[in-house]
Amino acid sequence: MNRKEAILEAAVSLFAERGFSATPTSAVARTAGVAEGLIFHYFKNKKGIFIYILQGMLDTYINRIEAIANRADTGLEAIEDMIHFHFQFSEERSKEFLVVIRDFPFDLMKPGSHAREMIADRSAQISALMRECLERGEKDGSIRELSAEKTVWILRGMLNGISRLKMLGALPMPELTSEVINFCHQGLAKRN
Amino acid sequence: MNRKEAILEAAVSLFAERGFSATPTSAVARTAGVAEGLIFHYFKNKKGIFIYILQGMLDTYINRIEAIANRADTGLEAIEDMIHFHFQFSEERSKEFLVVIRDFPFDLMKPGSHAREMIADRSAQISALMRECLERGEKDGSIRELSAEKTVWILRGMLNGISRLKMLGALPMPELTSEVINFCHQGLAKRN
Amino acid sequence: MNRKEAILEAAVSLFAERGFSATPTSAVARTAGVAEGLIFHYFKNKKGIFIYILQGMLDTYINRIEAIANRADTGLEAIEDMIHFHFQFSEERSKEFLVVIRDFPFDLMKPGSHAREMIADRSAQISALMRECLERGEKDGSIRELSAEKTVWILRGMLNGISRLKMLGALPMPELTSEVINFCHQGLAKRN
Amino acid sequence: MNRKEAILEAAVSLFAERGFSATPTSAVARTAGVAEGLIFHYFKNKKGIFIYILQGMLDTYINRIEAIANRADTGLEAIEDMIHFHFQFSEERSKEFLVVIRDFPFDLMKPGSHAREMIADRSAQISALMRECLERGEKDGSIRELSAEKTVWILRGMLNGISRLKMLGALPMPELTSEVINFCHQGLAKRN
DNA sequence: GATGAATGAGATTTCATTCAT
DNA sequence: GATGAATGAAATCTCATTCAT
Repeated sequence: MNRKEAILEAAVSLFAERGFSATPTSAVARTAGVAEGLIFHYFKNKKGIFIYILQGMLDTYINRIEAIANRADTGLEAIEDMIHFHFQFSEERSKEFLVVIRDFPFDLMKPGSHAREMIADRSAQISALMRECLERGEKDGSIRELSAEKTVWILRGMLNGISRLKMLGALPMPELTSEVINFCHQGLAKRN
Repeated sequence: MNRKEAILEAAVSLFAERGFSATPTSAVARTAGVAEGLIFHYFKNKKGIFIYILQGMLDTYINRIEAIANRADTGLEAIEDMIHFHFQFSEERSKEFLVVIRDFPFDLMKPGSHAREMIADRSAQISALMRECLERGEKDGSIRELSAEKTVWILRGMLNGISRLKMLGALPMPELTSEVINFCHQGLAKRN
Repeated sequence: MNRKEAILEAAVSLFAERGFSATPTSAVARTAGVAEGLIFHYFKNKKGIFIYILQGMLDTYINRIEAIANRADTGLEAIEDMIHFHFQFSEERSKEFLVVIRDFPFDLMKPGSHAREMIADRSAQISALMRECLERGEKDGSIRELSAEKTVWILRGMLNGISRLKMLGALPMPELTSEVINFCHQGLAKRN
Repeated sequence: MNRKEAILEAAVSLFAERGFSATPTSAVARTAGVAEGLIFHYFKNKKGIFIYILQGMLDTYINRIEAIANRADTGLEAIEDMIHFHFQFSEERSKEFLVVIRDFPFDLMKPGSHAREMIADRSAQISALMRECLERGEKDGSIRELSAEKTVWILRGMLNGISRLKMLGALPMPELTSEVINFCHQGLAKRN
């Protein structure tokens, strides 16, 4: 494992455990076994670590839901598979997911920042993929007529919101996946 | 306006504008026109301001959805009215709402803290109210058979998640309310 | 002695000894016997200390040369007295003078800064006072015809330049005052 | 252009623009298109670049005023030509001149350092050349009786001081050369 | 000669909080 | 209740310099 990876691994663990802003860069360096300066050599900023993690997550997320969209037989099935994947992914990569969804520093979004563009770009890709599935579903008859554009945001808001409640420890039950899929199925499916 | 209110008003404005952790207590004091020490006299510490705002929001929220539940003719209608209220409330009190939903400092939830209990208590009340509506809907035939307990969290996750996307400026459209109500209607309603 | 003065005194001594940028604020605080934070409470910046010292020096300098101008019998005498005062002042307040003339951080002059305006204002006052003396000398016959505006800058450049060489330890002789006065007398006086 | 020259060129530009201490070696390397380590290979340390530039300037300066001294008909003329040259040189090589005169790091002069000796040596040469001209002027009747040793420092202080004010942007007029020559002519010339 | 990853000391600054008045 | 001077811990980040390759 090279040093950059060591820093990343240490950062994810510590951020997940104590929170992003409660973790000093000195702790990251110590845990990774490198000099503190090296963090800034590779990531420029403390925030740079966060952005790097975030970008990796988003890119993987996009690749995976793209594959799902291609594989599914109908638009509705694609959406349902995506929901399934979302929660599975949040388990698989729970530490990164926790960090990203809980500690997102909103000032990352300040206009003109490089990070904002990166995020906006990835977000647009996700929205586009989901939207295509919804429209495909409308055509193939699996999904009722609706505003695809708006529905995308309902779904994304729902998935993120539920994940957030989970990460914050608000949910009393361990699993909500099939219930969510069912709820969305009802919400989206075309009636005959 | 007394000094406590002045502090609160200044805090809400500044937190909304710059974020909770990016706003020093000195700025709050300056804006409120009081000495910095007075903040600690009234609120014990900085987080105390946040908790005070949060508690006020939650109590109002609970009162309002309780009234809605009582007024509605069916369980489904109650839920729909609650959704409507949620987004209306997020506009009405947009600054407080923004602060609470965006800047929630997750270490507020550390086990054993007073704040955690306060929040858990209010959260339980909200869940209970929504659950009652769902169960009432199952009985009055407006809502299909479902797990009320789980559905509560789906709804809450969705509302919070969508509001969060809105506050972060991710939503390209101004209004999603009726679409959300429609989506939930489809997701919850009983078919004949 | 109050704490602000203690900080100032410590700063002047240390800056004079080691140089402005080679003196950490921690050393200033330690020497002054106060908490490091107090420096920033009073002066906002490390540079704030420098500016405060500089402003004090400039204001005293202006007051003194104004008094000299009023007291002198002729324009030429006024200028000569000013030169005399300049070197005397650089001895009297040698530590502050050293700091100000040697360590002047040129980025203080970045356009739009508050410090730049303060300095420009004081500098204009000094120039105006010297210029009036030169013009008065032209009228009263003690000074030859010359460009008062340009001559001001020659004199100021000379005084500052010589002081600077002195502070940097370049001068092999202790005293240059009377030679400078003589040189300027020759350079300025009207011949009959 | 070889790499050493590339480093030098980049350094002069950046130092002139941002100041010596505000320019990191990394920026110099990047601008020069070389690896950062190479700077230390050629110049030993950051100050080494400054010293190299300074030495080049001083040596050229000395050669030129030596030629001027040899060419001039009288001592006074030599001094006047030197003044003329000084300001012309400060325009010709304005970037290096700016760097050297504005950013001179006074700790270069710490006792025993190699740089101090180099500078002291060059400074002595300049002083000697000017002194010879003054003494020659006294003999050839172009210059009044005066202390040549002290007058050298008055002239050097004046030239450096005026150049410094110019570089710092304090001078409101572009040209002072002929006024300075005239002033010095009056200050030095013998009366009949 | 040339690279650039790696170091690590150190500096400024911020800020919640306390407490004497 | 009200003030604001004073604290001091802590955190991010910079940067000259080294050295293995």
